[in-house]
Amino acid sequence: MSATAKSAPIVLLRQAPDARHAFGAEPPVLHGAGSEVYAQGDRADRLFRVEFGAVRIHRLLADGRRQICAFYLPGEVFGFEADGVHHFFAEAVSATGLTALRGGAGAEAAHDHLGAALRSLVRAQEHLLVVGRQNAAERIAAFLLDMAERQGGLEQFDLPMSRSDIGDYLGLTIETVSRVFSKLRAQGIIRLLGLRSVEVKKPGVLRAMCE
Amino acid sequence: MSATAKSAPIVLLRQAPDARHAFGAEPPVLHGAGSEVYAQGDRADRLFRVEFGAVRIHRLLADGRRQICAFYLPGEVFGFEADGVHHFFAEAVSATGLTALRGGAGAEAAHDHLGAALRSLVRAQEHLLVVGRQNAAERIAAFLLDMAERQGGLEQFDLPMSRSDIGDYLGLTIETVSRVFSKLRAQGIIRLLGLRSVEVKKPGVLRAMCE
DNA sequence: CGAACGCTTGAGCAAATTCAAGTGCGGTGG
DNA sequence: CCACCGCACTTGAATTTGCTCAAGCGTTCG
Repeated sequence: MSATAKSAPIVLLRQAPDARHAFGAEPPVLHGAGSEVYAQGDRADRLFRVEFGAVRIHRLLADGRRQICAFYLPGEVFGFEADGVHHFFAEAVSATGLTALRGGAGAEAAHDHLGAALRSLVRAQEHLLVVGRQNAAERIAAFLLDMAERQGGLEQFDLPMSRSDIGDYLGLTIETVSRVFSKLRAQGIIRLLGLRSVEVKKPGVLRAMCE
Repeated sequence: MSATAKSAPIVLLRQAPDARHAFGAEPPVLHGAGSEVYAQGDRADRLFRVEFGAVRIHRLLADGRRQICAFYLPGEVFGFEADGVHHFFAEAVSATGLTALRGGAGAEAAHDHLGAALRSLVRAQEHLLVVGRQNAAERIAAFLLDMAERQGGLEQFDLPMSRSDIGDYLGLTIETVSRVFSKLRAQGIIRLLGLRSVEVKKPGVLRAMCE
């Protein structure tokens, strides 16, 4: 679908900004926009924490249709899979720094692993409700609120991903995404401060849209 | 939406048929069709294994729209949640026997818990692809193949749930579900041996439909 | 300056939903 | 045993929503 430049990851020169996480730290790695973090079928032997940027987890159908199952934003952990093999693709949405966490054998590591996996599971199931049962406007509203909340809850925040990514996340075409954005803007519910930056003027209205 | 008789669970008189699972076994509990296993907001302090019957995990929107996130069939484990609180409802689809597994502190229990959670996560994400990017016929095809595979891979198997449940699982109306079933039957791809029993005559065609 | 890319907007169309009757099966009671 | 009732499912017709196709806009980059 969208052409993605696959560049090799580059080890960042600076060290990890901090070591809040419990298990073994490796140096953060920079992934350019569109570069692949792992592919479906790859061995899954470690987790990643997003330091900056964003990651998309997705899968393709034979004819090119794509579903993005999840976005991971700074501070969030991804990379777990059953069977020790990845069932999805992970790509950097924009220039992204990742810290690899060795999924070691320690009980503490396993506990962190479990917590992160459970959070992802709840998120995936809630997303299923949005995609399965909400209309286009409701999906966009839920998406904007989620993005705002995950970036500190401020009324103004970034959308690191393209309209195409948003569409593939919400099960919509980019035209529909664009039309809903335009309508929300026309109604004064949001303001677009550039293509990748939004200000929510009426969060209450957005919240009401999601029921 | 669908009226569900909420009956209190009844402890089965006979003992668990076996104790294959690693952690503490309690006696199996019978839940009548439609009865609630747990509600959104309940404390999540243990896992359940389905012994017979089936369970649906779902959530409702304010106006009654429902999304079933997952079905659990015999042998499968459910009940994990982040934060120690359930984010969804669990109900018996039909008369169902459940074994409660205490989610103890043991490393072995944690490991089993993690494995079950990861399988559910992969399943939820794959379901997201179906609901987000496939049309009605493709969704039903994927559903039938999944059900067949999880019941031993035979060409003939049961659908423990109603058309309404299937619709709410796949993000379709019951009318659309019914129409697709009729079309598949008319094309000789499946045969309906009663409302809740199916025979797949052309699994290859079904598989091709999912791409 | 021109090309390319991502986004927006419009018009027509197709798929699935909504609304509205039917149909058939299982269970109950006469 | 059979008739009736209720419920889940099926089928049809009209409507709506979002998609497809197509054109235009604005920014960025060579």
